[in-house]
Amino acid sequence: MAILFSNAAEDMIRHRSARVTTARVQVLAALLKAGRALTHHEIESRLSRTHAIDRVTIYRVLEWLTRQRFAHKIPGDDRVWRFNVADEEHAGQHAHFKCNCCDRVFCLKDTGNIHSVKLPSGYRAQQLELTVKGLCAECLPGNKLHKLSANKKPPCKLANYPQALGK
Amino acid sequence: MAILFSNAAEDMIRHRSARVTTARVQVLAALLKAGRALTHHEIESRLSRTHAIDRVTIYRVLEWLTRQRFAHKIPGDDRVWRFNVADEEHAGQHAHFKCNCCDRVFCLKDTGNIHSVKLPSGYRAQQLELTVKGLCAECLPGNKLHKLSANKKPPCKLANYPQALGK
DNA sequence: CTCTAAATGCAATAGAGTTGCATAACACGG
DNA sequence: CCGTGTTATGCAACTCTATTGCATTTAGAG
Repeated sequence: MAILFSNAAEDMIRHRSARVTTARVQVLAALLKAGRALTHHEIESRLSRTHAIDRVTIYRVLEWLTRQRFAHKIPGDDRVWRFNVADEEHAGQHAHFKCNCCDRVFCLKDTGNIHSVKLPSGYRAQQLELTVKGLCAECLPGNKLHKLSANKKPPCKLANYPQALGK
Repeated sequence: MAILFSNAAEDMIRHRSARVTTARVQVLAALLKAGRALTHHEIESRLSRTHAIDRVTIYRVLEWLTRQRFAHKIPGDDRVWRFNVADEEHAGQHAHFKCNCCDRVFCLKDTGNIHSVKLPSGYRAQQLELTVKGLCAECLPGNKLHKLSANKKPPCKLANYPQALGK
């Protein structure tokens, strides 16, 4: 299972004819496996079980992956970068969903036409960043997925604010 | 001139029947006068000329203004909060423009229908944050406004990258 | 196998933002 | 106009994410 992501990561890096190092492979594999945006901290703790890699190296690898367009960097409202595997088709137009409850960030595929925003004259748009905040399927009460599984961040910080959860 | 903004700020705070302090009045006045989103640092340096206020107090006043809905807090890609005078009509739907060159942030009025973004089933949207990045009227070359005026941040960090400026 | 450029690990640093606590001041009642 | 209690402020110390400098290690080409 996990080995498959490592292989995929290794291939991706090798095809870019870049140096294949364990740090690069493992960080990229972690992102591929996660399927959602991860913080530096999340990556570090995931790798610590099997391949302990220095904090700074992880920062540098993430920066490298971003420059190579293997990943993209998402600014958050908690001053923490999150990194997601880059999606070729949505280059320059990123839409993300951040759960107000568990803080996890997901990429949104169907972004609609957010290009409809009009700029004042003389302004030129180059990139778009859209963040939708709300409640994810696991945190929305009444949803059968509402049990948090292993790699989730408990407890729900909104648990004490029923109003915020729509009750 | 500046005194007008102070008066306006004072009125706004007094009408909320909250304690009118110089820190609150001056910070709010600075935001009103700026007409764009300011960082904590920008506010601090503006006030230092006339009314020196402690860093921490400014942080606390900004937090208070945000809670009172006098201002709203904009997350940036440089891990720095920016604060803008709150706009009643666009509550919960914020669109901002950030210049890649001078780093200034402006509120966008015409947000189009960015609600068109579709969420996966089981997800609930609560707030939207849209940031358009690009070049503002003063940084876009060929524009007659291209001379940076006094309160701008020189030099343009993109000056050495003609490609980024669209040349 | 050897060599060199590139990547890594460690320590120190930077910078935004936060917290604890003693002091100051706003506004209210007399 | 003056005392009084609640609230805001100033200062110092601290937290946390992220960055930088430098010596050491390593990937991969020859």
